[in-house]
Amino acid sequence: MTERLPLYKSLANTLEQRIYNGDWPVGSVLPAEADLCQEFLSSRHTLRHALQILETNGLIYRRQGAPTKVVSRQRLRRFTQSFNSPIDILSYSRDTYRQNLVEEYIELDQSLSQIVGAPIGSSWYHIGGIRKRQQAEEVIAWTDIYILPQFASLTKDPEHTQVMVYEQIEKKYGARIERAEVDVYAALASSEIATRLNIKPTTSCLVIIRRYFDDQDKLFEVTVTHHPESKYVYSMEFKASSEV
Amino acid sequence: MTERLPLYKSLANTLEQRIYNGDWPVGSVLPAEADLCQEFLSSRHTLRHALQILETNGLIYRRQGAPTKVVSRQRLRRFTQSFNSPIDILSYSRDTYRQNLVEEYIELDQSLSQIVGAPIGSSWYHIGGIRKRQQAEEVIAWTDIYILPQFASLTKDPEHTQVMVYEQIEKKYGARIERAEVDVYAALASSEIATRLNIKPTTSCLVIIRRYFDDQDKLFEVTVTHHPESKYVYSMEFKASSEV
DNA sequence: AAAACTTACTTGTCCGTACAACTTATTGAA
DNA sequence: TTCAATAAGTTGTACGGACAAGTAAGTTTT
Repeated sequence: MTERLPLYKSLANTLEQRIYNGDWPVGSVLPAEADLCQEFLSSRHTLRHALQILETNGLIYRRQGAPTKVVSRQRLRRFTQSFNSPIDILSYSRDTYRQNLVEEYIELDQSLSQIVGAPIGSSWYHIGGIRKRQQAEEVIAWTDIYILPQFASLTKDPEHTQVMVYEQIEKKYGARIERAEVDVYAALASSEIATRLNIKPTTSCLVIIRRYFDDQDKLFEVTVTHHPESKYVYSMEFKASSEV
Repeated sequence: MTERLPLYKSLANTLEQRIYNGDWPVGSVLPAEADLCQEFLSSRHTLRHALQILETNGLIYRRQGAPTKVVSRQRLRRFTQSFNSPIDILSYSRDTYRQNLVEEYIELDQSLSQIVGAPIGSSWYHIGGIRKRQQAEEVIAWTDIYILPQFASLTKDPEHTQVMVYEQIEKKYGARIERAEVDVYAALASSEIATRLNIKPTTSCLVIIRRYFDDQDKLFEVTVTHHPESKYVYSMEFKASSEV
């Protein structure tokens, strides 16, 4: 029953327990690796393996040259969504396509600045269009896409409307999504959107704002989608991830 | 500009590239570590560090004693959300509380069965209530909670309305959330909910359905929340997981 | 007082070796 | 043929050492 644990796992457990007990409170630093090796009579290699587990579990923070800090008393619970491409959750299923109706350079006014999440007056390229199901001619959404002006040329690509914009940016410019914010709320359709979607202005919409950041944490694309009521369900699945 | 990569990272990149190129197709096995060490003139330790990166990126599968298999041509892109408790995304901020108005045993009819995601006729304990902000007396949502009948007794706990229900289940019964489904859509308020929330029946709501599964993948709690329009924004952040 | 330099310390990278644990194919016995 | 034992090969764990790179505090210089 009690299977024998490898030393590095046993060390990891011991260290985790000690942190939990408060031997090293959050904010304090751990003894140097050399000292811990001496205490546990282990090689530095083995100890580092244990520390790495604590690090990926979010208990400690390590920086070359600086002592290791305790940043959490408990293991983080981490929920994961995995995909081969982020399309599955951050966007739509493949059987839809976009039809551009508006393309323009803009500068953000106050209200747009709040929505996009970028400073007032900053320049963006705006693409507005409707999204339809491939088969039926059913309109399922109005989409506003805001991208940095230097990416504007990608709309000239013939396959542009078939492929997600961030995929095109990634392919042409190499900017990879490193982080994404997603906001979801319900709101009334503006008169403009009501017209575009051919619905009553009193209809309410599911509004989804997605902000994409690159590896420098620079915002490079924002999409705002209005789904008329009950035409669309935004689904997600979270899994508790295993401990390395 | 071209910062010098550590050898193990450089090795990881090389191996990843080769797999992508098809030098080792998916389903085939990699040469033994010893052979790769010889080819790359690296220590086994360094090579293993590189392989570990490929493994956590889902490119290869390693098993003690057996050769390393290639399982994917491309890096999975994995987005994670981390929390100390799942409250942050799966639920509300701490400054709200729930006020129960309905408590009853029910059996699911057809429409409820669809919403809850459990068979017609199955038995659940239903708690209905409104959620308010701690400070103001502002009502921000109507919540229906469905839990397995054997958990019904937890509503007798005096602190019941302050704590999230799944936390109570976890504490009292040890059922940990292993997986969660979240569906979000916009819909009109039903007359009952409109009355409870004191809003016009024509108002639209943000509806969030959360289904919690335990480690046996058994559904044990479902919450359905109706947020009146513009009272609530559901926010999430996704991070591309680092390559360890 | 402020900036630049030096130094001690800590973590990161990389090498080497040895043995344990496990898988798989081969061999031998029933 | 079937099953068990053996052996070869592979990955996992653990030890050791050495130097590089980075941090932070103290010291010197400006």
